[in-house]
Amino acid sequence: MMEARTARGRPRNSAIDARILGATREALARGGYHAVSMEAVAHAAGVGKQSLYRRWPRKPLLVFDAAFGGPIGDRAFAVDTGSLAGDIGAVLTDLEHLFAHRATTDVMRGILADALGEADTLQQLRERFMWPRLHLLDALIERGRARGEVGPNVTVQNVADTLLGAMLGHYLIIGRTSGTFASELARIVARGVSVRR
Amino acid sequence: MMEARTARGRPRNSAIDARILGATREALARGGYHAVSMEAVAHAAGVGKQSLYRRWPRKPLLVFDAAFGGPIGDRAFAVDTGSLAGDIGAVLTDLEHLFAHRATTDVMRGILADALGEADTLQQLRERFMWPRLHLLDALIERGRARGEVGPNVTVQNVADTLLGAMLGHYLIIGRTSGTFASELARIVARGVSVRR
Amino acid sequence: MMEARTARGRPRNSAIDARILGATREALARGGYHAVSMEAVAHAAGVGKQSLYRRWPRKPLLVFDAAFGGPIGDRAFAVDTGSLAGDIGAVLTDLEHLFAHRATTDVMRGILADALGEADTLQQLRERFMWPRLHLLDALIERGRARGEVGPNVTVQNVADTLLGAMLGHYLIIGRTSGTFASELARIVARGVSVRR
Amino acid sequence: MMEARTARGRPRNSAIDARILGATREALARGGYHAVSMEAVAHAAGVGKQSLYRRWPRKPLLVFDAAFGGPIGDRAFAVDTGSLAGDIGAVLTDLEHLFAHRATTDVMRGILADALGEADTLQQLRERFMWPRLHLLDALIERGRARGEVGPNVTVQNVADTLLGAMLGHYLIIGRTSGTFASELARIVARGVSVRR
DNA sequence: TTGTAACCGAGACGGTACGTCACGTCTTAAT
DNA sequence: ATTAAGACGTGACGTACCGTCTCGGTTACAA
Repeated sequence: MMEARTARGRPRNSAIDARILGATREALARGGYHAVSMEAVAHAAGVGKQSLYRRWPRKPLLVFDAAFGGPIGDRAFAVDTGSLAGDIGAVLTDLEHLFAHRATTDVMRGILADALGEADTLQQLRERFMWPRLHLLDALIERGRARGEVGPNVTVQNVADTLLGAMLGHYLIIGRTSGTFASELARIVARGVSVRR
Repeated sequence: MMEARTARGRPRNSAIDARILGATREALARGGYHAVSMEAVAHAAGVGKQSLYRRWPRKPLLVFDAAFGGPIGDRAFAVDTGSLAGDIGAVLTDLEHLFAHRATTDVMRGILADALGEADTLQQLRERFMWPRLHLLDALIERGRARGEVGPNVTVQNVADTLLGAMLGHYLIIGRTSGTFASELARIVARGVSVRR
Repeated sequence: MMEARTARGRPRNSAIDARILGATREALARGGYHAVSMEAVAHAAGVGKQSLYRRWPRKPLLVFDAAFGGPIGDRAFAVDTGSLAGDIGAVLTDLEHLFAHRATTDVMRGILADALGEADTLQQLRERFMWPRLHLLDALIERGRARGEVGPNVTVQNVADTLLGAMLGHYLIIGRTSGTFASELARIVARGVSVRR
Repeated sequence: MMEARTARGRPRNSAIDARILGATREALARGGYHAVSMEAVAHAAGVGKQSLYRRWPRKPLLVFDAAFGGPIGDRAFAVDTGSLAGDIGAVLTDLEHLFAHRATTDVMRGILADALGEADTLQQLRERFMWPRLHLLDALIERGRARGEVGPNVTVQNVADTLLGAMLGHYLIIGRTSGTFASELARIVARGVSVRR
C-alpha cells in the first residue's frame, strides 16, 4: 500500500506486509482495537518495529488498512440503480450493514480516537481512505444531477458529506440506537435535494 | 455539575470546582487540548489529583465542562422562530459559528479522541452532555410536527441525529471545507422531512 | 492502650477499640499485612479515621497491638529453669515457634517495613513493645550472672541484644532456612558468655 | 551489576548505569533515603523511567547498589588473620565502623523498609546482595573449622547468620546504643563455637 | 439547665510516589 | 538499504494511602 520503490539496497520483503496485516487482524479479532499496539503487532508478526513504521507510519492507518483495506467498502459506493433515491438507499443500506457489527464500530471508533488526536494523522486518514470513497459518493450524486433529479442551490459535496457525516455521527458518536436511521436518512436527503415538483 | 449532596461527611468545597475549571480553561487557551493533562490541571489548580478525579473521572468530561459546560451551547438549541425551517436554520447557523473557530474544533476533536477510545467514557459524555442537548433538538422538531410541518414516516430522533451527526461528521471528521454546509444541510433536511404538498 | 483520661468532654467508647482491633485482625487473616490500611480498617470497623488515629497514631503500632498485643510474647521471656543455658534455650524455643508461622513473620516484616521508614515510629515501636520485652531478657541474664554463670567482660544488654537481634535478623531479614538456628544460637551464646572453667 | 549481554537488539548504554547511580548517590547525600524516588532519580539522571526500571526493578535494589555496590563491603568479609577469633573480630570491627555512621544506617533502614514490604523484592535483595556476602562469612568460619577451631554440633551457616543477623538486629532495629556490642558479640560467638578445652 | 469540650461517622482534602503503558526514534549486528 | 531485536527519552495514566481537616451530630461532666 506504500509508495514506489527506489531499487537501491536490499529490497523490501513483501511477505512482511502480509505478516503485519495478519497479526493486526488477529489482534483486532482477539481484543478489539484496544489489543492493537504497534509493539504488540511487531512482536506477534516477528517483525522489527522499524519495519512496521516504514510501511505504516501511524497506527490508525495500519488498522484501517488491516480492517477495511483493499476494495472493501468501495463496493458500497459503487452502485447504480438508475435513480438517485435508489442509489442513496442502496449505499446507506450497505453502510448500515457495516455499522451493525459491534466489532466494526469498535474498530472505527478506535481509529478515529487515535486519528482525531493528531492533526496530521487525521489528514492522512482523510486523504488515503475517506476522501477517495467520498469521491465515489460525489460521482453518484453528480449522476443524479445529470439526470435532472437534483435541484439548484444544492452542492454535490455537501450532500455527500451529509450522508457519510450523519452516518458517522449517528453510529460512532451519538449512539442513540435506532433501527430506522439509515433508511430515513436516505429518504429525507433524497427528497430534500430533489427539484421542486 | 455534580449531583445532590448527601450531607454526610465533609462537604465538597465548590471553590475547588471553580479552580479546576479555571486551570483547565487556562491550559486550553495556552496550548489547546494537548496542553491539558489531569496532572497539570491538578497542579495548576493547587489541588490533589484525587479531588479532581472525584469530580471528573475522565479528562474528556472535564474538558467538555470547562469548554462548553453550563448553559453554553444549550442556547443554540433553544430557539423558536415559528417555523420548522426557521428553527433548524437558526440552530445550524449557531452551531456553524461554534464550529468556525479552529480552537473550538481542536478542543472538540480532542474530547472525542479520548472519549472514543474508552467505551464507558464515551457513554458518560453522551449521557451528560450530548443527549440532553439532543433532547432540545428533539423537542424543536416535535414542535414542528405538532404544527403539521413534519410528514409521516419521519422519526423525530432520527432527524435530530441527522442534524447534529452531520455537523459533527462534516466539521470534525471529514474535513472537506465548505462555506455552505450548514445552510444547505438545514435546507435539505427541512424540505426532506416536510409533508408532501 | 493509651494514656490517662482528662475526664473532660465525652469519654472514649472502649467498644470502639475492640472493633478496630477486630477489624485489623480480620484484615491480617484475610490478606496479611498488605491488606491492612488505616482506611480499610476504619471502614471495616465502621469507625471514623479520626477515632482510629486518636488511639493508634501509626499503623505499625496498631498492627503490633492487634497481632502481638496483650501479654502475648511476654510469656516467652518469663521463664525460670534454674540455669542460664536452660532459660536461654527455653526463650529461643518459644520464639522459634512464633517465627515458624509464615503468617507471623509476614506481619512482623510488615510492621518493621513501615516502622523502619519513619524514625519516630520506629522509636515508639521500640519503647512500647520491644524494649519492655528486652528488659525481661536482661533480667533473665542478670539472674544468671547472680548465680555466677556469666563471665566478666560480658554486658547483660549486649547478650540480650544478641539473642533477640540474631533471631530478628535471621528470620525476618536474612531468610536462609535452617531448622537448627534457634537451638544452636542458644547453645553458642550460653557457652560464649559462661565463665571460663 | 547486570547479567551477560545477549547481543540481540540495541545494547544497553553503560553510561546510563553510571548516570543513574550517580544521581542516586547525589540524592542520598542530599536528603538520605527519603530523598530518593525512582521518579526523581530518573529525572535527575536525564533518563526515562523505563530505562531505570529495566536495570533496577525496585528501589531498594537500586539504592543498595548505589550505596554499597561494587566490592565495597565485600572487603569487610575478606580477611584472614590466621585464627577464627581474629577473623570474626576483624569482620565485626569493620561492620561496626560501617554501622557507626548515621547516614549509613539511615540508608540501610530505608532499603530494608521498602524490601521487607514486598516479598519478592526482599528475596532479590537477599540473593543479589546479602547472601553473596554471607557466603564469604561462611567460608571464613569454614576455614576455622578446617583448622580445628570449631566444635562439633555447630553449623557454619548458623554462625554466619548469628553474626550478621545480630549486627543488623542490634543496629537497625533494636537501637539500644552500646559502644561494646560488636566486640562482645565477636568474643561471645568465637568462644561459643570453639571446641571444648 | 446550660455550656463546653471531647467524642463520633463520614468523607473531602493536598500530597507523594508508585509502576505501567505505548509512543516513535535510535542503535546494533547481520543479511 | 533492509531486517529482527530491543534500548531509549518522553509523557501521562489512574491508583493507593497517607495524615489532616471539616462537617453535623452526640455524650457527659461542670457550672
